[in-house]
Amino acid sequence: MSLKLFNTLTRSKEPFVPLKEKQVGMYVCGVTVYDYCHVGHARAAIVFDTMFRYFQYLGYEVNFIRNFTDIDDKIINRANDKGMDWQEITHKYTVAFHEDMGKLNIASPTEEPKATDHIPEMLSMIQSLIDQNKAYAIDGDVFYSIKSFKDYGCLSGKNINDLQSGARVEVNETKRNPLDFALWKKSKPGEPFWNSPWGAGRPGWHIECSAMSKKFLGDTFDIHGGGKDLVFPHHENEIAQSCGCTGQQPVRYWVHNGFVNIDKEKMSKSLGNFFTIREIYKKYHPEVLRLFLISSHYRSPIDFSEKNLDDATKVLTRFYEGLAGARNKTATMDLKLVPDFQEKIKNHPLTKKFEVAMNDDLNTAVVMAHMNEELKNLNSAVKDKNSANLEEVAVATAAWETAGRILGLFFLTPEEFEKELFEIKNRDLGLEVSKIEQLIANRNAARQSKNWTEADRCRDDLVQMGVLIEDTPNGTEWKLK
RNA sequence: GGCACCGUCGCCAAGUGGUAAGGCAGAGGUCUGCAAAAUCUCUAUCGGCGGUUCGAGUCCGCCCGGUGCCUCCA
Repeated sequence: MSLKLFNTLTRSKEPFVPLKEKQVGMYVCGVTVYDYCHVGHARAAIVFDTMFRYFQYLGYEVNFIRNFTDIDDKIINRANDKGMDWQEITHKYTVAFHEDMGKLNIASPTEEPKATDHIPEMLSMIQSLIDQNKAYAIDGDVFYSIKSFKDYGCLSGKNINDLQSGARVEVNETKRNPLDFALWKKSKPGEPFWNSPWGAGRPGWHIECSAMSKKFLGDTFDIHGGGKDLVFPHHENEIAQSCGCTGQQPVRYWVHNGFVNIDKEKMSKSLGNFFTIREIYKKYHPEVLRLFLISSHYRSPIDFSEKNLDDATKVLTRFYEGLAGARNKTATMDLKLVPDFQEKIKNHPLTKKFEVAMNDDLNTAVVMAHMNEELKNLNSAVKDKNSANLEEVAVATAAWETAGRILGLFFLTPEEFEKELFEIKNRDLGLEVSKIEQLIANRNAARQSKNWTEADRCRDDLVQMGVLIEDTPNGTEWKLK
């Protein structure tokens, strides 16, 4: 039983066998830093963050590279529109990226290289392609000649003839073949540029990933990831460049995540139907967004809607409440004194189910199902007055928490989560805690004197305000609806 | 036009060819002064029609419906 991953290159699930034992090299396409990230970016980040965490859990040493594209037409255009320096733009949105992703519990990759820090590496790769007659320079531009690469189209399943007959291929008179793509672009006056053997210019989009992955991971590495929309042309072109340069297939497993849709349509800038991550944070807790995005398989399209986020909020609230109860139950225990604690976690049925699901192409949706079922057991055990099974509860709790953490959940304490969730929900309601607590005190006073009519009236008032209350052995607790 | 993918309970969502996980919503029970929470029980034959097979949601064909890629895009 070992990890299987769906490889876009072969269109099948394959057992994952690393190039070097117990080590993984993975490169994931990051973002172009010219705007705030939207939910689609969040999904890609979460998918590969989860993969990263799971590899570490399996005991691999992971070299995880995620780049920033910090030079590109969109950046230059944005800078011109805003009257800002292009580097101010890239800096601003790089900072925003870290902020937004940080709240999603996205762990830091091993390296986060920037394209502009690797111009020399790109130049040498381009030169090598020219030397091998696989690229040609014309008037300051350099293009890759796709005719030089017989396998062009192998990743996306396209053939060159079909592509050429398509009406949407860009017209550019200077290219020998309409499908040839830019490795180096001559800069126009006023645009940022770097000097090169072919004149002042800037790199084409695709070459940065080839150059940086080669630098950090070598000519051939294990995994290259990104959104499905990068399969063609970006990753196709990367293969052509890297393979052309080194003669090696650069990547063993190509992994692509599906889109985030809105009303069945792809969320995208051009359609204008996107939500930025920070917009979502105004109404939903970041961890809710994460849970929502892992509740379906990473390759399936996922429909983004408030209803789905509301459902995810309910699930996560229940998870944290269950966690609070379970931790509370074993609070007096010193877990270090439990014999073979780690071993017991490892052998817990939930851990086994978790691994089976994750090994099947990272099936986080199935993991969620198992966690929901295990939560029932946990809740029952917590309620059970018999304390003989305390150790069992501690082990089950730890197993459950461990699984959740690999999916990027439970990075807050239940108390912190409750507090943050309240603040988010209260943004619209604007309720005062003191007022709520006063009403609850009134109700409890009425209950003391068995004045049920008055007690119920207080509760109705609270419900009207959007406050739900629960009478527990520890007193009356409340939360927002 | 070319190439892919998808269509499972009211909604969301899993499903190596052997008679459908889980969540939300809904119904009923336990608990509770009543509630809430928790817990228990219940609710689908898988877009349609054929075929292969002892057996198909799961493979093949056709049809209907939807999406994506072929241009920048996670």
